[in-house]
Amino acid sequence: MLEIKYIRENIDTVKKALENRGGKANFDTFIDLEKKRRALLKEIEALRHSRNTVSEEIAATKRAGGNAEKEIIEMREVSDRIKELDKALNETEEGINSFMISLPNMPHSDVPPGLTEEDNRLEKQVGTPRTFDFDIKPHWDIGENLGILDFARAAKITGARFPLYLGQGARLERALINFMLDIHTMEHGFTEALPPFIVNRKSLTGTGQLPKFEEDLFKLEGWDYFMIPTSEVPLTNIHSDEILAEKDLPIRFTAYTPCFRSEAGSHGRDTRGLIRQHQFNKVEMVKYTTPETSFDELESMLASAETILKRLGLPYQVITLCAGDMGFSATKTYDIEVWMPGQDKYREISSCSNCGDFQARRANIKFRREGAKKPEFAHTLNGSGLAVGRCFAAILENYQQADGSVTIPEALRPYMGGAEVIKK
RNA sequence: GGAGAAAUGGCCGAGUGGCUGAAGGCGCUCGCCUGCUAAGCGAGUAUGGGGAUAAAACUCCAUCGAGAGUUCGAAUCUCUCUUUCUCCGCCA
Repeated sequence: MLEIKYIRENIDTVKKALENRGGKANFDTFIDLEKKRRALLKEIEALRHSRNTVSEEIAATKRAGGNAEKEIIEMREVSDRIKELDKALNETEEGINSFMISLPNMPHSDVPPGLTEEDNRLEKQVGTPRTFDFDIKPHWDIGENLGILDFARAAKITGARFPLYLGQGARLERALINFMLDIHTMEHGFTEALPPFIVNRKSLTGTGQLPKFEEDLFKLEGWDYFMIPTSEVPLTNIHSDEILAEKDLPIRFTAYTPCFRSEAGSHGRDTRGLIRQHQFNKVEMVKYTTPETSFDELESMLASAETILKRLGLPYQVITLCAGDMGFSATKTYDIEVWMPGQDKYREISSCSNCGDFQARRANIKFRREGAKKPEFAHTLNGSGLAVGRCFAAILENYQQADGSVTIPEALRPYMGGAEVIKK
């Protein structure tokens, strides 16, 4: 959410920023509502003031044993009038709020303009894709041949786009989770969390998934609860409605959770394999920072995610998303794309975003500077560290052997009971 | 699931219709005092919004879990919801 005063005073900047990311909104209605709100507020406050003062007089009169009938009748009318105006004010504020809450964040000045992924900016490529002297396979074939992935049975249990890992496959997924969590907690200063996998509407509104993207979520029948699409939601809401101390910042959380997405509108895309599932595992990083450190923290979050890929020996590239390709809440986003030889391209495996104070305003996350009276909005960041299923897929494809086996990256072997290879 | 109790400021806790944005205590901040990691004394210490201002000072409105109601007036009375606690039942 943007600041109401800021929108009012910088309407053209806001409009332009919105257009840059391909959105539009009716600002004229908003301006009218805003004017109306302040007019109503002024009138209501004046009436309340007179009610407060006269009520005190009535109390004094009564205490002295006098008669205040005239004032009481007068105030009865005032109260009725306040009630009417209050109703109008509530409606106005609802209009303003639903407008404000539907506006995406403004892109940072460093973000390249553009509406499609064509306009994303390549920052760097790390590692050299391996050359194969045999016919390489996509990860779903490798996994199914090894008996460690079984999409057919998963479809039987639930339906399409659900994974079933078996044997060394299940173990590899678990190993990756532990490997990532260990690095982030022991080397990068993150506190591990294990949050709820189901969250309420307020939390999803705080991080920006709601109200606009409800169709992307799995909702629980009979409850106003949703399966989390990412642990960004519970982690960023840990400190919602709180005022943090400056000395406690930055606060860094990491968590493993499964994530659940309806993938509405992506029919026919990535229909095979682990790339696009309704349920997938992810290790997430979330930070709460001061405004002046958030972009540095974004760099270090990116580095934290890169560490995982480097240790696993997976080639990748980093891109800065253009304005139109960023998520709703982000002001700047880096995507990390891992090399997938089976598909002969780089695929997203992590997305690290600085949300500035956008989520903090929605979720009411503040901090107080040492000695300062007024609290300020904190900045929040989130990033994958990494998407576990996609990492699993990348390992299968990058470490496949001619005989159909998969070499386990060295860094992962302690987490695999010392195993060096997955074979039939 | 059944029965009961509760929700007040950073924390503890008083307050059952007006003089209570809220006693008292603790904590914290600043100052004073004190020859010693203490005690004492004084002052300050919620959040949001409107107005005012160069910015402040200042001023007004709202907030005692949330929402609705009664009343001239609600922390206090009524209703609904949420959460917590106790007992019973069930359960990984």
